This record gives sequence, structure tokens and C-alpha cells, in this order.
Amino acid sequence: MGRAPCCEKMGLKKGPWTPEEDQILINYVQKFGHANWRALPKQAGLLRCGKSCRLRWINYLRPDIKRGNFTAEEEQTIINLHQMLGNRWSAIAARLPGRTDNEIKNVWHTHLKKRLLNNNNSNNLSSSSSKRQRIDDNDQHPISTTTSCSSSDSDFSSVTAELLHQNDNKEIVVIKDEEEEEEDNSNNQVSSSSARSCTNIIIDDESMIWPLDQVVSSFDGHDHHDDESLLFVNNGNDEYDMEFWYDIFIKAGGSTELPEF
DNA sequence: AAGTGGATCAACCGCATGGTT
DNA sequence: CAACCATGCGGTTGATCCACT
Repeated sequence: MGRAPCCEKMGLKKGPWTPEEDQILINYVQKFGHANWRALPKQAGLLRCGKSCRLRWINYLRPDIKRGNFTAEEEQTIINLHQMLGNRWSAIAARLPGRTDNEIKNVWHTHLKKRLLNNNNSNNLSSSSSKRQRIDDNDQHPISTTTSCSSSDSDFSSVTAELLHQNDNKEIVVIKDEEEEEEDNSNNQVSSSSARSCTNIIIDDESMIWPLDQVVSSFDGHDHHDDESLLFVNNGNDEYDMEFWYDIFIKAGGSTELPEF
């Protein structure tokens, strides 16, 4: 579709912002707001494209931006949220007041990712089966700990969500619905509308379907053959709404159960 | 002091998405 | 319904800093 070319006009400035430019942008936004980023630079007298102005404002000039290093609590929150949401930096930033998606993304790539890698290197898991190997092929930093939560939300009564394993863009979440445990669990169908109908199904990043018992036991070393669990993998393509899982996690007070790394 | 390489982070780029005409 | 437009998002880049040799 017709995507508007950005900064197509010659003469628009690029690169680092000067204090003067910052001040012009701040003054303009404080006076007139930023209803139209595209028109803003022209009206404010800036030789920048609207996109650049927006980014500068959002990531640096906004009055509610928090400055300084991330606290240990913030870092742990990022780690937990990344487990639940993957690389959804804006979603993570929305839950960290004063922090921007760009900042969080940078912190993740420069600090947290490495820290997890180091910790996991000293905590290596040995692969034991071909199916396990298949899943771990792209797994650069598996997290061997388990994060659990439960929810008493009326819509999802007695739901327990357990993050079994996470790697780059894949989360494996076991959902135990006590109400549905008594229902038929032979339903081997995948539904994009609700993971509750994904009984005993796992989808990996190539949309392959694996038997629940083989996959789960390969991760935690236990036989889940009789589990009436729902196994769910987010493959990072937005087929499933990880916000849903995050909400369950938060409602259950999951943030207090931080995995040890 | 100069050179080098890794770490950091602000900014850019391209694509996706949703709203409007 | 299609085309257009504005904005948001995530990945990537490149300038700068800093420690080390």
C-alpha cells in the first residue's frame, strides 16, 4: 500500500539533535501538542522529518522520561516481561513508567541478554532426544527455570499458566484449566482464538505439531502423559495474543514469583 | 600518546497497521 | 473496496566512549 516516504525531501537534517533543535521541539509540543507529527517540523521550523521529531520526543524529550540507570527491579521486570511478551518492547515499556521501548531494547541487548546467556552457560541443559533437539536448534539462551501463576478471573476460572521454557522468540506455556480438566482432552486441534482448545498440542516455529507428552517430558524430565494440560507455544508471529498470558500472569501476582537466574 | 576493539545508545530504516477518503 | 496517509514498532546502524595494549 501507499507508504508515505519519510524524509524524501532533500535538505532535511539527519543525525544527532542539537540542543537548539531540542528546545524548538519542546517549545512547540508544549504549546501546540503533537497531533500531526508530519506537519509538526514545518510548523515548528525544524529541518527534520516528522518521524525523527516523534522519535526524539518519545525517546528523549518527553517530560515524564526517567533518566539514569535501570534499577535491579526494573531489570528483573524486563526479564520477566520479556519471558511473557517476547520482543514486544513497546508492550514492555508500557509497564515500565518513564522508560521507552528503545531504551529497554538497548538494555536488553547490551546487558540482560548477555547476563542470561552467562547464567545459562553455567547451567547447561543436555539435550536428550531428537525432538528436543529440534526445538533447541535456534535456542541461544534457554531459560531453565519455571515461572508459574494462576488466575481466578471469572472468564478464566481456575486457570494456571506455567511458563516452561523460553528462547528467542518462542515461549512454551502450559495452561492448566481445572474446569476443563474433566472434559475430553483428546481434542488435538489448534485454535487461534483460544489456547484452551489447544489441548495437548505444541506448535514450534515451523508450525509443526508435536505430542504434548514427548515435548513436555523432554523439557522437564517428567512424564506428562496423563496431564490434562494445554501446551502452547508462541512462535513470535502474533498468531496468539501474549498479552492474554501476561494479564493472567499479572492477575495471579506472577511478578512476585521471579525466576532465579 | 596512539591505536584498537568492544560496549553503549541515539537515531534511522523499513514494514505493519489502522484510519480516512 | 482500494488507495492513500500517518503513526507505531522492531531491527539495525553508526557515532562515540572507554578500557586495554
